[in-house]
Amino acid sequence: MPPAEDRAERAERILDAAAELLLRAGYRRTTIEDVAERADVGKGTVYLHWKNREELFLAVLLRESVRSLEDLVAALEADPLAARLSRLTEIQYTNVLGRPLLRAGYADDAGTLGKLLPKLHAKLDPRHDEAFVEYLELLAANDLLRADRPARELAVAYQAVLHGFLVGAPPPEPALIADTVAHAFEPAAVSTMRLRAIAPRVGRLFTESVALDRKQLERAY
Amino acid sequence: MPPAEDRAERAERILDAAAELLLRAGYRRTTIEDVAERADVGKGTVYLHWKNREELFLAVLLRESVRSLEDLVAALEADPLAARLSRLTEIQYTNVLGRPLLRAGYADDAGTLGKLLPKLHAKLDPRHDEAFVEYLELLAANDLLRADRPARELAVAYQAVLHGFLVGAPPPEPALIADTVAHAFEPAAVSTMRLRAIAPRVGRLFTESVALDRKQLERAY
DNA sequence: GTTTGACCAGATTTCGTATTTGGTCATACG
DNA sequence: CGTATGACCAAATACGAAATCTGGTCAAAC
Repeated sequence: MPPAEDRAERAERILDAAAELLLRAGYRRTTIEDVAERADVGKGTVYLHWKNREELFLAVLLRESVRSLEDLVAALEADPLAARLSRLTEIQYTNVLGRPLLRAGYADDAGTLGKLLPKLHAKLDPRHDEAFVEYLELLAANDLLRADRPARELAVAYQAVLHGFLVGAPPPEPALIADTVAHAFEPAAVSTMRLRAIAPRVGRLFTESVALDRKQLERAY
Repeated sequence: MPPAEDRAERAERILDAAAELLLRAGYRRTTIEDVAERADVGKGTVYLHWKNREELFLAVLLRESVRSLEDLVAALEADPLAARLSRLTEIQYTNVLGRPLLRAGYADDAGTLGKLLPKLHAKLDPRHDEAFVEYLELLAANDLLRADRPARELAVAYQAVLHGFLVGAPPPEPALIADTVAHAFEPAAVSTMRLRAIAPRVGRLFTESVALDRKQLERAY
């Protein structure tokens, strides 16, 4: 009934409910009716926003991913030195560890996400990977990354490192991955000046990457 | 009936059969009878060697692990420079990738190993981890490892990196992990002389570590 | 003394039934 | 009229009892 404005609010409420239940009971055991009840809407209303169950829960994860990248961009604006690979990694690592749903996604926690996992990766990876490689190339062009290997190759190694740290139980300290990444992928000397110079562009890069995701989310609103 | 000599041979045959079936059908679907038939012995005979199903299959993995470490020690004897962390990692990484059962173990392939996985880690990790930390400390004492962090901490980071590479699909090139490890954990300059000096001790270290495993295996022979 | 396979209790699978649930849409409502 | 809803249905899932299989033992065979 309330016009466009409250529609988004309702969508958020449904996503909140879905997120809460997803985390507590897992994908397999969370029904649309549970979600609808918790969000205080009828079951049919959920389908006014998403075309099926899978899309709804993917939206939950997409929103979480968007939020985490928004945090990252904010950190980047607050401190240009966060554009440095090791620092950015530490921020994002901490960020993901603090968001159980994302952590489940990265750590392949099938218990929580069940059959969502494959679909999720199919939906998110390609674009973010691309943006990440661009980021690495930007770093490389400014002597802020090892130059003796192509960025795309370093990206593969980097993903392996990140993944390895995220699945660790208990996850190692953020400082340890920052340190490891610094040594593994950064040149001996990192120019603070150049870092400051590229920080805005890095911020924009991630902002653009996240814009696509956000647009996809808003389709439901 | 044939005396002690052929007992070991029979045990090997049973382990061969179990390994083959484990790889083809997975732990859950491989029965003791299948194994016995394939090894051409009666079911009861299997229990003359191992006290239950789980022990049998753990022995399969233990043998595989022993073999891989034997390969490593051999490589170390053939080339002292293999004592270097990055080189040793490359060798062992390649080795593991070439042994599907170990690969399944490291990559937490529950489809193949099923409920064996937790038991396996409980059985193997502690000792090997200990030996590995000793190895790192030996490196550190000879300026062959970064000295700005305790070896035990570097070990955590190292395991994360190794794990990350092993679960990658497809697994990255061995050269890439060697390179990553070299930058992440080795000092800027690695002395070939010192490497040659410690290589025998490194070999001995791993030999001793594997001796315990082998002894445990021989109990069944 | 060694090996074996028949044997059995307990675990696992099967398969038909009962229940639940994703998704639709005619109706109610504002 | 346009929006929200929950009764409704087919399909999926959960359940449970019966049938089958399997780990482990041990008396008999060798």
